[in-house]
Amino acid sequence: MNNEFDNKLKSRNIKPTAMRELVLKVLTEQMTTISLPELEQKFDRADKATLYRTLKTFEESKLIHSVDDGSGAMKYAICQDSCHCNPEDLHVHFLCTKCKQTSCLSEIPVPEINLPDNFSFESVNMVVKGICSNCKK
Amino acid sequence: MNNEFDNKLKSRNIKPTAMRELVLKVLTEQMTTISLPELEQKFDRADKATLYRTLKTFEESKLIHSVDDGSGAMKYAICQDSCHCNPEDLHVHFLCTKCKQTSCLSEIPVPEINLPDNFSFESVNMVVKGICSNCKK
DNA sequence: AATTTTAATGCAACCGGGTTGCAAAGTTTA
DNA sequence: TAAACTTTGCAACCCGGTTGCATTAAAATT
Repeated sequence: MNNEFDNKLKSRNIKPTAMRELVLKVLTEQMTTISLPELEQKFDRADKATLYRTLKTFEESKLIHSVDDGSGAMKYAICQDSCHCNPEDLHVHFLCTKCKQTSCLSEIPVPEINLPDNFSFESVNMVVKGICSNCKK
Repeated sequence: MNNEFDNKLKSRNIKPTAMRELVLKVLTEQMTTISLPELEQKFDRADKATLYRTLKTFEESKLIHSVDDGSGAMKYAICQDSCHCNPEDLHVHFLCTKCKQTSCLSEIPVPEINLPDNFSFESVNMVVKGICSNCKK
């Protein structure tokens, strides 16, 4: 096989198996973030453990990033091409309390925080809750 | 019984049972946030469901607030007297990746975010990860 | 191409935090 | 004191996440 997904996987040194291409396809077409259980439902018959490990692999390779939106299930989203998952790539996430969708606000970087003396920064998770524009209509 | 905990509970219209006073005592003495499983361990024999419901009661009464620090377990901390859990009372939380303690950075308010058009704000969760000053020594 | 080596998959089982139903015990009210 | 209501303790369950292990598939080697 030789398509955009295949190439994207290869370029990150991930072996492009059929399963991985399918998962990458779903993640790419997904407008909002998606959880492992939700991902499972996208397939007629797919193993949770395999999907779980696929997501882990993708995350390690910085193909996707994860957000803990407090819903109980970790959410995953495709990283933008320019993303290296460095502090400066971190953006705010938004959880709509109506449609329950969590989306990347990719244009909104997480504000810098001046930590107290002798605290060092590693990363940050910022999730805003409210009503999204779709649900407001 | 008639002590500070008792009074605090009464002032929030929470019936001051023995269990609730003990839990409030633990939460008050606790320097960092605490999870339900951790709270359970503070007692020789206490029922998880009771503690769970106690925390829920306290949270509804805004005696405590909860933080999802991504560790898998929700963390709870006493609210400051001045806190009404309004947006302006929200502060940043810090999870130390070394000692695994999550603490309130009560002095650091969560920065305001300019949401995209037609998004409305309800609340926000912001957790910074890094090394705390204690572990830095 | 056949064999060996390595990696990915599928299945089952498990873990841990959270949550609920329900009966027993404890409180409050009449 | 009796009736009404609340809290507690126990058990069971749910669900997301995670791991061990045998099977299958892919890659490397001969």
